[in-house]
Amino acid sequence: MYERRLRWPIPAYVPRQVAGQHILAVQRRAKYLLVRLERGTLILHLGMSGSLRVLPAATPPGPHTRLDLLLDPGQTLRLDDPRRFGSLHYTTADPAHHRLLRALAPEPFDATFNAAYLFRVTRGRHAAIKQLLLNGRLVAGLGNIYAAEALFRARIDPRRRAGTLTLAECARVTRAVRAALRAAIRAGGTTLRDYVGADGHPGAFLQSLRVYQREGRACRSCRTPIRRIVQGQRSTFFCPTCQH
DNA sequence: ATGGGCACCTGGCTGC
DNA sequence: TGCAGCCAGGTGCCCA
Repeated sequence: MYERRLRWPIPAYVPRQVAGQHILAVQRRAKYLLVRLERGTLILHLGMSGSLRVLPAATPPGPHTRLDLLLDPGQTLRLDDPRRFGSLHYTTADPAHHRLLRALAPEPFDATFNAAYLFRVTRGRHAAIKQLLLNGRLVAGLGNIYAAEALFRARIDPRRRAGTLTLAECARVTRAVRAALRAAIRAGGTTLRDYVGADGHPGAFLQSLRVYQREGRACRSCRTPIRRIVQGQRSTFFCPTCQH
């Protein structure tokens, strides 16, 4: 452990508790990685800038290396996180009951994330649909890039009050969320600056973005300049012609 | 219950 | 070249 001060301090007992345990499986819930061990589970979040790599154990730590988990054959599972927005918890209980996970909504690829669901949970909601797509209690694990990309694919204006969406529009949104995520996953993710996957390679989805970070550039569908606005202190990009 | 805003942190880029 | 200001893949928490 090189630096415990992440979003929450890594508990000092974590290295001791984890030492010697086999990794049984690695799962995901929203943007949390769940590393299942024999007697417990590591709950890891990479924040905005975190990365996890398997490296030779002798690799010297970088300036932002926070933790090395030494693996068996001379390798290390290394957590780097420049901004320290990531987090690491360890629990011996069912991780689904952990305070960070227990209130999370369905996964986008879960069958329960469908038009009827989205319609129901948005009734009476005045917040903009874009902001609700970023709310993990409505949809799990959707981030700023793909919320914008999904709404473009669904042809929905990100400023629309969620409660005004029709059932048909909710169907478009749920399908568009999955389509955007599927396309991005296939491309290995979106590298804006320094993101690299577990293999150390950047993601190729930047080239396929339809609105995100394309302010002023022609809409790929109708050539109208893409607009950038700020919602909840986050950038939103959209086409004012295609999206209503 | 809901929505809005803040906080946490580092680093890269832009423009003066 | 230096420096201020702005921006960034997130999200829990506090307050009205």
